[in-house]
Amino acid sequence: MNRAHQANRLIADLPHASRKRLLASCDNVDLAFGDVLCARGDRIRHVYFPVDGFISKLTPVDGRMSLEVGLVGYEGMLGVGVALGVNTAALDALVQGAGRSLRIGVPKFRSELSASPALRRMTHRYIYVLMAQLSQAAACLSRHLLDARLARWLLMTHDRTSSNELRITHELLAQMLGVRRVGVTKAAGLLQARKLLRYNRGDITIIDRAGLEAASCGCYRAGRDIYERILSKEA
Amino acid sequence: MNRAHQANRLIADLPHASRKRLLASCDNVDLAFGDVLCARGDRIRHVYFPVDGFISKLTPVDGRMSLEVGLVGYEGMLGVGVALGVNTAALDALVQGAGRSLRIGVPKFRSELSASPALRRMTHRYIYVLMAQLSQAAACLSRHLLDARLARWLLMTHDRTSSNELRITHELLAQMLGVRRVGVTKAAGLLQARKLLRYNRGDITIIDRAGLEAASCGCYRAGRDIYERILSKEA
DNA sequence: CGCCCTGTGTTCGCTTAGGCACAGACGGGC
DNA sequence: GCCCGTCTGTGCCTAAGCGAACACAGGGCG
Repeated sequence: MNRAHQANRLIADLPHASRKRLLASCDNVDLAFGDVLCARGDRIRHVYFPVDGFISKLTPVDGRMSLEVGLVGYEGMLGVGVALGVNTAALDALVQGAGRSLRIGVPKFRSELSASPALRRMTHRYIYVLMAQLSQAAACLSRHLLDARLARWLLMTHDRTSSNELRITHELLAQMLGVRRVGVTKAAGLLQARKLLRYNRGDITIIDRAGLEAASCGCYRAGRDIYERILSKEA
Repeated sequence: MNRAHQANRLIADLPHASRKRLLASCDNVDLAFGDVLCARGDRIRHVYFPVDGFISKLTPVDGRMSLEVGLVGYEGMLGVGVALGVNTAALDALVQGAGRSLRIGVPKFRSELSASPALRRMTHRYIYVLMAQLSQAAACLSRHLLDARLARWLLMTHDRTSSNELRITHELLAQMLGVRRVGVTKAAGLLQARKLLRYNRGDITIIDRAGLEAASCGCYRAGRDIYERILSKEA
């Protein structure tokens, strides 16, 4: 999983003809860290299939602060609303990891959907996975301790990058996890003390991935499992 | 909203022909309090369109306890996975309010879906709403205080019943909300002291609905709003 | 070189809620 | 009327996390 991603997995798993058609309609774009691809309520203009960038899906809480409820990388897509007939974004989408992405305009994506049963099937199954992961996230956010959630976040992010180094400050992590920076500092210090990672001014290096998995809550594995079960090529 | 519900709203909003076809394929069933319609991982056998019963969707947390992440009444349906091509339940479904429901077998529902663009459209839009509500629930569960969440739960339940009286004990509420019974007792005592409701051994009477709305977190209104925006007949 | 900005570490008091134990209170069955 | 099970209220302690404030460290840049 920790290779340099060369393609979006959802697209890669399409049958040849559908894939070719879809790719022909896609542009290559670069996602820059901090880009806001859309804000809640915006009209969706493009559907994204990240390759080696990744995107946080955030929901505002009480107007002000925001909280991450999903992460989209090479394994997913952004803009599923379009496939459900709703062109309005339900969440804010913020680029967390710079990198490449495929992108397709909404009308083209719609016509690809009509043309390709395989694409419809894939998109539908991905939506199912998203719903399962959202439920999981709800439980995780409310019941699991910060250390475990931090470990989970790092693992999910690690899965979506090609390196063991993540560039992210405690402050930003705190926003993602919906806690104070101090809380992150404490939790991160704990993980570092257990020799699972090392960090230095916004530079986090994962040392012991297996250890992190053990320290994270079951939600990490559960999320991966459901994805594989529903979306693996053979399913 | 507090009338005796005579029909499922999703079905009622279908155009005549689609509605008629769908209803012809549906059975009427009675949901009894405590029925488990399906457990996570089960094969889905029927899709439900409640009329005046309602159903909790629960996700297990760490194997043991469970936590409510959704509520389905006359305004919704249970079993959307089928429309996404996945016949496996993602959540536990538990009858919280006894009452009538329409029900349709999976193969029939699939063929209705193929036959009726209006049904597809409605189902897709409902799925979009569910995703938005799940995100909301995630934020709500992790950031809002128990009083507000309790108020929200009561309001949501009230919307789905035809009476001002709910039969539910603190113990059961605690399971839904994912907290201890004592916490519910305290929060409920607070709401009662503010003259928003009255309760007596498992019998909760809502006195001041507007007051409850004020006491609840914004998630209640947000959930209603997104439903109306996406699913109202005119949209 | 010294300054400032960013990122990190620490402290203090406070609130929410969990764990546990137990005390009252109501109501149905006998 | 009495018993007993269910439902509700209370008290005590602990843990996680918030808010605010402050201290320190490194690095870029004047």
